[in-house]
Amino acid sequence: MLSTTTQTLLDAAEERLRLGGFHAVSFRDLATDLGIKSASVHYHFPKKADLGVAVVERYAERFFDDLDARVDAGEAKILAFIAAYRAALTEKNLPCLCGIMGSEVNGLPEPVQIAVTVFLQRNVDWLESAFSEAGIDEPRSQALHAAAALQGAMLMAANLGGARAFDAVAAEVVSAVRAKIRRAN
Amino acid sequence: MLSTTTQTLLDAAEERLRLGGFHAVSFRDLATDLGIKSASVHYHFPKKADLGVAVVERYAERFFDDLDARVDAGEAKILAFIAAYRAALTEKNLPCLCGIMGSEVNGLPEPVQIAVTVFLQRNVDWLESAFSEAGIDEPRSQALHAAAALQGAMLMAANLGGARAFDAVAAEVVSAVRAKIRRAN
DNA sequence: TCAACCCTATCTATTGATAGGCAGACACAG
DNA sequence: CTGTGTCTGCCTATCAATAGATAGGGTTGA
Repeated sequence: MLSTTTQTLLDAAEERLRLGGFHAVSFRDLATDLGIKSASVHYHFPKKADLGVAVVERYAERFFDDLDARVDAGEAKILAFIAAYRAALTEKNLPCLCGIMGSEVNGLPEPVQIAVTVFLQRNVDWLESAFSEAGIDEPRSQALHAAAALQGAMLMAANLGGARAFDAVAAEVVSAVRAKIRRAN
Repeated sequence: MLSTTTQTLLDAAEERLRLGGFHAVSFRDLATDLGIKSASVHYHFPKKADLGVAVVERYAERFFDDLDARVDAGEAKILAFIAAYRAALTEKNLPCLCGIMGSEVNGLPEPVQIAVTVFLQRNVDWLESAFSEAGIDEPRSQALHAAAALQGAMLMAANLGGARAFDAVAAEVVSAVRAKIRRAN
């Protein structure tokens, strides 16, 4: 079980990460956020890479838990996936953690890099399996497309029109999937 | 006219930027790349923000010049756009500068932030106008979708399957556009 | 002469990281 | 109940490395 401080630390780190990326997060800023000293942050996360990995893994877990819950609740898988992404964006009005970190992947400590790649890969795999179940042809391409479009949608949301931009893209993704389904029948 | 050193500096800065983002670029690294001292880099770009803006603006100019050339050569606009993105990616096997910087936009100096937003906005506008000319309905949404998908494709290319991943996404974008065209007729 | 270009030297801020200490909570032996 | 040891969580103090930035001086070529 994670201590309260550890969790609060992860919260603060995630927010700063999603705002400015990995290099924009400093132990001192986090310490200030919590009203403690930077040395105390090192107590919870010895190296910055440890912190990075922990944030990514918690984010991934939360995302897929939310996704599963939506599917269990009966949503169509692709719609559930889109909704989960939108929720991640809207929750704190911040872009996807792994979209951010995926962009700077070449500048990350290796363990963090791996955690990010794993998350993105898992997204694509999940979608591929969903499309495969739905009988759509070339599920891999379609999965890459959907994941890419939604990540890009977050980029657009952060830089241009906000959540509205995300929704416009999401609508097109749904439309593309429907077209694929029609063609498959 | 830009001096040789200035241009080489922009080259080095662009490469480092596209690898690790704005914060991963330092005056000292750039100086080392060119075999000069960091103080000399400040001679060409007094502040780091100046450098950032210059890199983005040169990148934008190059991109749209390339795009225009492709259109003049008779390529269909949407295909030309995709090809231009792919060329940007393949050229040095590096993701789009503005995809990277768009991700960390909240951590950038304001002038750089603006330059990035302008580039992304210009992309969407260009696509919207292209789709509009083609008689596609909801050209704005479609433009956002295409831009988002291609930016996302670069993210996937950088983190997962390389250029192949980009191509898979690009193919789906084309397919989505064709579906829209069919529906419009 | 003077402007372009690069240099040395230096400043201040910030960063990740470490060593070592201190207070409270808690368990356990006497 | 009491003393003892231990663990947790935070602290102070301090490094070395790296950052962006500036002042001022040398050199070269038009």
